[in-house]
Amino acid sequence: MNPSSTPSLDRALVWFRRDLRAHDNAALYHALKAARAVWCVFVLDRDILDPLPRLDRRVEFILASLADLDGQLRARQPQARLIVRHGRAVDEIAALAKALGVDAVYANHDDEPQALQRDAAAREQLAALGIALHTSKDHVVFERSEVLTQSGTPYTVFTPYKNAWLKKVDAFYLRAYPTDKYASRLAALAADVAAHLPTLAEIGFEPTNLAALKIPTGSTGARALLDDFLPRIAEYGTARDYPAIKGPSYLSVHLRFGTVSIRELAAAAQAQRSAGAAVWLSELIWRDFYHQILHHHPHVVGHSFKPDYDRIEWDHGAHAEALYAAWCEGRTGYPLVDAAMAQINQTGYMHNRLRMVVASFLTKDLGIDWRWGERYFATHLNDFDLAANNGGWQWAASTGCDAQPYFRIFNPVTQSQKFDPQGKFIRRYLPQLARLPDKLIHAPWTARPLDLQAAGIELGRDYPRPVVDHDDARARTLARFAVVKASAADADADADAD
DNA sequence: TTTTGAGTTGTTCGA
DNA sequence: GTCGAACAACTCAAA
Repeated sequence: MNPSSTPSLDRALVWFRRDLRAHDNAALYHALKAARAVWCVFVLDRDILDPLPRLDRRVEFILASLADLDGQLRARQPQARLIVRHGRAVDEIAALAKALGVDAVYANHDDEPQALQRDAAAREQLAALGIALHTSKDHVVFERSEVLTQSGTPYTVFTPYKNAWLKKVDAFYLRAYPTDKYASRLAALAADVAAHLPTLAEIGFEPTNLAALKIPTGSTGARALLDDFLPRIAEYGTARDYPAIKGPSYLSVHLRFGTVSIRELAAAAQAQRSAGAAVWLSELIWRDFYHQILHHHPHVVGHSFKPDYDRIEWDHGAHAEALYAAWCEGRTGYPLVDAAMAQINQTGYMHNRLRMVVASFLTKDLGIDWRWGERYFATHLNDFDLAANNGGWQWAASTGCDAQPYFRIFNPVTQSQKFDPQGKFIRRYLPQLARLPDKLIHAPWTARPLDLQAAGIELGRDYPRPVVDHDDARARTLARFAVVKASAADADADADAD
């Protein structure tokens, strides 16, 4: 007999949040190992859902993934059910834990500020009932203070962080939690506990086009995407740069909701040993990096990582609002930017290079606060993750840790010529420009009247003229950042004077 | 403690 | 068309 198989607890509850899978799940494993009977619950949290617009692809993604998770649990133990509740998470968890008479609740870490508050409140309410809340790392390979510099401080520059990450990682950190080993402990529900998975309408949401987009959901969908990606991972390093090509894994939304295990992905990337796999692993390490940054520097929510950069005066007022609306709605007159915004608006996804292009455009061409763009992505991206989204926006705006230098300003036309040379991506999302020749599709305003006429386009009617001139905007941005530099120099001079 | 090397993804200019 | 340099110093991490 394996002594570790003797459970120390009678009953436990697993609280699923952003880890919607039954395999390789730390909290589920620890609960199954510890208790004789284990129940599983997900709470559709009203604190999160109620403020949302009634159309949100992510809510549908979650419901579909919950159905998948329920199926995964039943496949392991036919009487097992995923309990789904709709209410305030803390109250629902405490009530259910009490009703089931569990000794402990198990969950995985979520280091977003609001989630930490929620978990602290849950821990307190459960403690009042004499129930423990045990939490585990699951969402990242290394979290919090697991990767530190030699002097014991958190890294703020990616490359040395990555080197330390790679040095530390080994089979131990990437092994799967063998949840199947104790699957028989998944318990049936008593008759008075409902496991009902509500419909979209029952929680007050309207159907989106998620199903029409054929975005794979649940851990079953994630498995299909991974199987599709691994054969082309060697080409990822170059293919990922071209938005018209199927280069990425499209697993980001699954990493967001935990329908795939980060350990499995990192292990798969390491096993491949191709240049492309190394680049992809790097992207996974960026994800750990930004989660770790958020944990150590929670001020990045709402503020520049570098305080000096909070002195930047972004444009505001009616003109800025109008430019922002043009950006949101994809009518800036820069085809690659507009096509990218059409992609996010129509699908909830945007290609990574385009995220950089539109972020650079919003902050450096339109002079608009990166937080406006961050908020737009937060509400529109299916894969929205606070840590990565904030890190990405601050990188693009040059306000973040290890940010792009502020004078490195993307040229939306050059990016278009380089990464969508045949305008394939642009034509997919801006069919009104489809008949423009490849050479002109990146900057329609440079086309001769005859060329526009031949393509059936009248600027200002079928497609907007550019809302700003890139060269002018570039000069204004350099001036805007020069103010930061001056204020930083002043601060240094003040410090020297003291 | 001091020194040294290095830093995701780019653009523009001039030769 | 292609190439190298400048962009602007600054901070981090490690030796």
